[in-house]
Amino acid sequence: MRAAPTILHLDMDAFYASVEQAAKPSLRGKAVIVGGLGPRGVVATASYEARRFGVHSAMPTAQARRLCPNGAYLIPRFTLYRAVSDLVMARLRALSPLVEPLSLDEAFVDLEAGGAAFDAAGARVTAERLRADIRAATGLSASVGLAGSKMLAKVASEGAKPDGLLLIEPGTERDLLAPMSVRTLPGVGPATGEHLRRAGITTVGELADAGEDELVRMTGRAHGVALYRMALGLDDRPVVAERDAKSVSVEDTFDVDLHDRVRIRGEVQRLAERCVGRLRASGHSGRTIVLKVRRYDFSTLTRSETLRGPTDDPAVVREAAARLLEGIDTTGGVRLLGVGVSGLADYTQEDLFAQAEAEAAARAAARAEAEAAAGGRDSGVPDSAAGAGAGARGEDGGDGADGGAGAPVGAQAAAGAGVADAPVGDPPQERRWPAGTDVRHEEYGPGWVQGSGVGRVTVRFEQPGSPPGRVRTFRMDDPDLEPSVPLPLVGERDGEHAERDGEHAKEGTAG
DNA sequence: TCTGGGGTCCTTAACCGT
DNA sequence: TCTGACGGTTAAGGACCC
Repeated sequence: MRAAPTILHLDMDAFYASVEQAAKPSLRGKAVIVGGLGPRGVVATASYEARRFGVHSAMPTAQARRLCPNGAYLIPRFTLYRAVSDLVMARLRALSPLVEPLSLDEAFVDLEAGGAAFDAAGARVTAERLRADIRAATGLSASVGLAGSKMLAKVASEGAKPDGLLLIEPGTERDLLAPMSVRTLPGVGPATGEHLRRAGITTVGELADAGEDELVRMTGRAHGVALYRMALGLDDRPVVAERDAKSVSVEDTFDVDLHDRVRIRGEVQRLAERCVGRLRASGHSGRTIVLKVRRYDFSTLTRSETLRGPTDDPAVVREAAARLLEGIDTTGGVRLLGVGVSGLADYTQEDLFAQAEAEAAARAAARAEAEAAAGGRDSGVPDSAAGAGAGARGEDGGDGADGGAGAPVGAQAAAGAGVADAPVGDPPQERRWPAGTDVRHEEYGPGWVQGSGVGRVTVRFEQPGSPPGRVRTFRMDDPDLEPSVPLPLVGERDGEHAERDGEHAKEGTAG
């Protein structure tokens, strides 16, 4: 019994970079790199033009700049990507109720469940129409894989890129997979790949020949079984529409390692606040607080603490995070800090009151107990620390705040600011203009920041529907220049029909 | 100028209770 | 009462994904 190829995997091509190219006409056909622009940034997405220089995602931005010095380097604008993603996902949901988003730019769709296709021919027609639809609604190209299972559909869309469609006919999958690298299988990353390679296994065919027992022995129970099944092309995981979040976390990598313990504590408090903000926004509370510390040498520690019940009280999370930090040695410096909450529960108002009370009571009890037991237990607490001469070298400026990814431009500003002991009396605020920021000029209209430095900011005046625009330079404090919100990729005029009803627009522009 | 940020899942070990 | 098997929970770390 073999399944019809009605599982669809959709993958938007070089998504973030393509959105930026659509939004900024002068970048079309050019190398565009979206990612962190700070000294420790990495590439999130590179346009196909940039990939030709060897630039790829997860590569340090500094290295990308060496390979592709003339590329356009932009910070990610998640609000815009999410808006575009919503348009795409809406198209998918019009095909079937069973849509499983994997990220902003990827999703599985069970076409059969939605009655959108029951066989290979139908699936092809539906998929081509979908691609045309997405292009009409967003101006972007998508690649689609069709197969009888999720795993194969994903392999197919990978093979279809860019801007293509690939259907794996039932019955051909084993032969198709056999010569492929083990790394093409989802779940086989650098570590497992290397592990297998040392055992002489580099292709999927060799994986299948190794046998289940051998793979389990090499990679562990769960992984081994899954690997063996995938190697045979077997995968019966269903497409699941809603999956609830299991954890919420925030983390920051600092441009310069943090040494000052006071500063570190302060950052942890900030992160805890941000984390709770997210937690609440998602309508959850959580029971386990996790602190993450990446040290100067990239070694990563996590410490966690499970409360008696779920909370979404910032004070509770802050205190837990602070306690966890006290158990960690940060001498040598810290490059990243993170705070997370897991063990999520649905948020309800009553719970919160009860929870806050219970928590307060528990803390009071714990304190009382500790006091009673005074002197006893742990001698290990290094509350000395002072010896390190923290005061000596005043943590030179440094600051992080590379304009935190999703935040609306400008909202940030205050964040880093600090000379170590800044007594919170804000310094005169300087506007920041990270590359890629949307702006509007009183006289010249909408544009985007191409670059800034030494008191100047360079803006290119163009927008999604326009021809490539002109560049002008202004003083950073030019009052006529202000940050603005992203404009829709497909303008009201030519896009509204595609936006409102799900009707497929005619132009294919099939390339 | 080495190596982001937000997740998921798995493994191992310790510990607790039955 | 001691011992062992076993399951559940917690904690820590790692691999992987986009």
